[in-house]
Amino acid sequence: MIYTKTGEYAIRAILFLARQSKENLIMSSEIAKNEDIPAHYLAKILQRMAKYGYVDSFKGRGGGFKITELAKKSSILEIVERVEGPVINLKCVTGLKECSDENPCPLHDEWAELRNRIYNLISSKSVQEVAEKYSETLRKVK
Amino acid sequence: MIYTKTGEYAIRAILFLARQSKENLIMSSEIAKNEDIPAHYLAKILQRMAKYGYVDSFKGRGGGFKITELAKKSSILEIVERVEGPVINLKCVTGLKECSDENPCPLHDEWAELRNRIYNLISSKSVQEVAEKYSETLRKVK
DNA sequence: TTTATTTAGGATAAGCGGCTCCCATAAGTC
DNA sequence: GACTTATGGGAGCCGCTTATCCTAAATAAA
Repeated sequence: MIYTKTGEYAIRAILFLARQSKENLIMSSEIAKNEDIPAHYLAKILQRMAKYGYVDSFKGRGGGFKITELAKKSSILEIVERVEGPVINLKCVTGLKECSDENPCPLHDEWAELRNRIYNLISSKSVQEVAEKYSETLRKVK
Repeated sequence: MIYTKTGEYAIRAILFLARQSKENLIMSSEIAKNEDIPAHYLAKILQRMAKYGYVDSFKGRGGGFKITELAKKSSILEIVERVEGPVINLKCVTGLKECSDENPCPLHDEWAELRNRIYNLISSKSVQEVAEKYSETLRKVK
């Protein structure tokens, strides 16, 4: 995986929230159940996301989380990087010491291209776009 | 990184050995120094690679390691996978629960293509090919 | 208003695996 | 026998993951 479980959980949670009908509050435990994420760990991740403004949280009976406009506009990469720090390791696939743009190892250029495309894949689309596309797919299957 | 440090060290060591003139024994400590790898850890990795037949080891004064024909013919991926287990996590970038070929998430197809290309990049060329290409590059720079 | 309930917030600790180092041992060479 | 090098076990560290427990806040019910 390109990012760690923490990042994966964050994405799954935010995409889950993005698919909910507007203004609907979802409990942390409900997300955990639906997405198969350890409840306590998810609670922490949601906490962090609340701090960064990606979700709004409401306590008390009937409380829960909902996605913010900021998160909807953000890319998957942005959110993951805030939650777990830098994501894509920029070193070349061979890990060779001397490898750089001026002094490329045999796989350097090809790897650089792939790296950029991965980067693009997870940074060019907004969470909302991805979520909408995903909902469509789910609808078709049903 | 796609694989862990252990795998990276293994590759750097095997490519270092592949660049040596024939029948030349290299001590573990020498590889460690040249490639900036923790000496004791590298020793362990070399041990494992010796077991798998990727390097031959010789004890005593003048001893050390040399690459085997098997390793020369093997791909980077093969070696790394033996040393550290399965490498590329096949899950999709979003990590969505329901994502599969029949029921793809929005990024599934694009990610699958990239994943295949990465796979190809590190599995299609033999260690020897990569090492030779690398030696050329080094020669040009000097 | 008081109490109970429900929910998030936050600290802490345990588990695990990758990484690193140290030390004793075995197997060679001189 | 002395030395050199790989082998192998084991301890410790660190970061990611997970679970536990307590507190604070908000709401509902009385």
